[in-house]
Amino acid sequence: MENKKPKKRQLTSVKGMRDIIDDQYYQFQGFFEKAQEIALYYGFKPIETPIVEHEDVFTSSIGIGTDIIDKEMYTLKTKGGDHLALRPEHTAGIMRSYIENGMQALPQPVMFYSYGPVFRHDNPQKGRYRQFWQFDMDVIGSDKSILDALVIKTAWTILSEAGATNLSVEINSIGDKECRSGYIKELVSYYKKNINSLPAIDRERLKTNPLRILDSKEEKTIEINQNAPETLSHLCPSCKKHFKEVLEYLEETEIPYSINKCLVRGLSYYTRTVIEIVEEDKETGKKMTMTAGGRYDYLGKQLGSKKDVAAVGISIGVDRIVESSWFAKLSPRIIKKPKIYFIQLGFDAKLKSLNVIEILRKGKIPIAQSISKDNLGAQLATAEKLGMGYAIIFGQKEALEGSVIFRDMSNRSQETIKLPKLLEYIKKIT
RNA sequence: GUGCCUAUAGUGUAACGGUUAGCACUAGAGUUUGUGGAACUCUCAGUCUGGGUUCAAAUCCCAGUAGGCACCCCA
Repeated sequence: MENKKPKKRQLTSVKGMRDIIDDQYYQFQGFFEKAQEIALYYGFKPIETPIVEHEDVFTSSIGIGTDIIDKEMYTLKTKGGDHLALRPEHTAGIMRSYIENGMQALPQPVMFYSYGPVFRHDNPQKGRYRQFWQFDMDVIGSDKSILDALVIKTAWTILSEAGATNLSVEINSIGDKECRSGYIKELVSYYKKNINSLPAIDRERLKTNPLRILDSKEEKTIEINQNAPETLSHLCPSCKKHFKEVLEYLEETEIPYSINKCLVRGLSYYTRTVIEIVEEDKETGKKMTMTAGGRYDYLGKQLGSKKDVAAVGISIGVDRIVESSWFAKLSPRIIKKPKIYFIQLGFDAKLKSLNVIEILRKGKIPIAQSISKDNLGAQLATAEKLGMGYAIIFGQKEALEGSVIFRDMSNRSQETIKLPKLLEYIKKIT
């Protein structure tokens, strides 16, 4: 083996992907725990689908012609020749699982929550990464309007419990196959009438995805959109009824909503209800979308179900929440922050120190330590630096007689405790 | 994919195109015989990568890469 390395290259994480360490990790876990708990109360059950799926699962559901598929999906070809993709969202995989596992046979609807990393190959910026985390909820197997409201309410509750205080729901309906095609025709002809004042970028969209012109940020287009035909006034009677019911449920739960006539979704599987929950920053007034979702009654069939499978779902962007100034810093329940610092001194003590730590572990007493050090002063100084309330000092003498010194860092008082009495003593003191 | 800004030890910073790239913190080792935020000594460690201009580049130019911000899009 020739070692002809010209220069060693610094290995780094992949662009847009990052390490999540210590406190930040706990914040993610804390959020997930809280979100799960709330989802369980509302009747959701857990599901975890693979991070990698056949590429078709996403191309046939999210839709070719959307940016997510055309530009942002991580695809790979295996040595066996399979075309796979890292999931860019949770919903398609969950629907695939529903169909594959014959969940139509279960009492409907089935309600799932799922969380974990998803991947999109996009340029990173604030609150946006190539690997990011979503908490996702889906209600599959029913088209009842109360389920739209349920999903919104659950997501709303999760965001509130995570510390958000300026939330609002933006909602719209984009109709179903009965009414949508007629509406789109009318919309397209409206834009064609105004084609001369339409910015180039939106002329392009007219060909690929005319609905998206509605939420264009071009000034000219916003002006034109003032008089564009509205999706709501073109809904067929059943869609209209469905939408009206959803709003009634929201009113009853006292969730403030506003109808956003220009709200459309980038994914092509959506039907009827589309939703975003936004948080407005108190200082800057900037609105940040924390959560988005909607109804997707045709997705099941696109993924190979023989019958239509009505469903509604919502995804919460966790990275943005955890990074927000208002985030409640939920910490996971399993984590106990150590209050006691373990100090050992001398060879015999060092030998036995792992046994003492194990006694404490069995008694569910978390500790911090630096057993690699020898010097008492240095260890005490570290305990002080870490803000520990107590120290256990285990020295030569203590090792011989099977005891420890228990020291209160605040007033420097200390007491010698026999090892068998230690747990009892600590529980009394702390 | 596009545009603008940025890049010096682990972190924060300094160096008119001209000595051996300086300082602080952090980290590690040690000293003070088993009791506190300390002191002292020592050590590790840097100009993102690749080209170019120049007698001379951390410094100027180009490209790449990464980061930030915005756009596209989206959570």
